[in-house]
Amino acid sequence: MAHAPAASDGTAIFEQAEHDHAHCVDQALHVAEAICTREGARLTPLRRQVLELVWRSHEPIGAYDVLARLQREVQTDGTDGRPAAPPTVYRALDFLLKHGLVHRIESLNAYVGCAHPQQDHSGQFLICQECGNAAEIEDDTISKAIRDNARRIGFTVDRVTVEVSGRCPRCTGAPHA
Amino acid sequence: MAHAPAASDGTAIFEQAEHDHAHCVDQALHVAEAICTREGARLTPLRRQVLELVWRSHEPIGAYDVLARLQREVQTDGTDGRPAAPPTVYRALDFLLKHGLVHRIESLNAYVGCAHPQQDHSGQFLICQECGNAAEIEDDTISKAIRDNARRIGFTVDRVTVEVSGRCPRCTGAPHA
DNA sequence: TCAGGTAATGTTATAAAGTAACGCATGACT
DNA sequence: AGTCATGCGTTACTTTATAACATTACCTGA
Repeated sequence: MAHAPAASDGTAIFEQAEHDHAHCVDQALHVAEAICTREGARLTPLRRQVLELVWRSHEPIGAYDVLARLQREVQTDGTDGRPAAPPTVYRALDFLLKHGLVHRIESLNAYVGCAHPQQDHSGQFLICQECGNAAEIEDDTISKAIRDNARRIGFTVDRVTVEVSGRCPRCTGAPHA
Repeated sequence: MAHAPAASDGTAIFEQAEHDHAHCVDQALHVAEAICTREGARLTPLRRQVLELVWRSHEPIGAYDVLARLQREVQTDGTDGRPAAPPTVYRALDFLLKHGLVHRIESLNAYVGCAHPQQDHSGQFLICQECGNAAEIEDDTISKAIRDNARRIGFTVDRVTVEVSGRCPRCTGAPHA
């Protein structure tokens, strides 16, 4: 599923509904730290917390949902609940987007943790309409086909959005090759 | 460009900035009539007018812009200016979307007339960040790559969104092969 | 031709998503 | 210590979209 350990061949992407997600989150946070350090960017407590909230969600999460959870974070951990307002969240998300730590799903107005933050890429997503999960794939054939087409026309590519809605194998019950 | 006569090889898509767009619009409306008749759908005056407004715009147009123009349509033609409210426009757009007469560009929250309403397809778009034009392409290699990937994972595809932002050849000044 | 249903549109109100603008705080560098 | 940039708080607002209900238009069979 969305945040299963990266499997770039796509095979097991929608498989483990019940994996240890906390572990994924931790790992993602560590990688994020590393990336920010490398890039001289500041992963502040707030940004870190937003990233964590995005990752914790099993499905793409909207900015206002992040906001709501951010405000509730008092009880849970030590972080005192923030008196956050929308700009707070949007700024954090913008930061995370800029550094490739999250992706935005345009067709859902929602955000997901990036599964391969190491590489520079625009995400490609398979989004299940039933369970809501979004699997990030990275298919070179798709990317290449798009780049080729653009080049033929003389179009300079900046950002590529590929979002496929449908049913994941778990939800169709269909076996997959 | 966006509404140039369909060129599915993509070649001349961004070429004619100053073509006779009125002609495109007319043609699109005729085709739309035909399609609706064939499908037993009612292309009411309102829907027709919304479709026309979308087509008249050289760039993807937002629902609220359509609304504004709809309200101004008094002076222009005989159609008395409608006291339209948002739902009016959104309903018309939904109808047009359902029948494949327009596409929605998710990354812009905007709509464009469909260049090949005959065929069933989700659109693929090259969107110029400078001039705002959106060229609809239909590249089988891209579609196929996406379908193949989905099939491999066992994912049932419903709708595919491909949106490429960048610079069109006119705006880069770059020649194209 | 008119009763009754269905589809389309009008109308009001509100929800959801996103941003502008300004000011304070923090901490990084001189 | 001073100052400068960055991050965040806060207020207010814009833009985009929809829910819910009223009304009208249109079609169909008695």
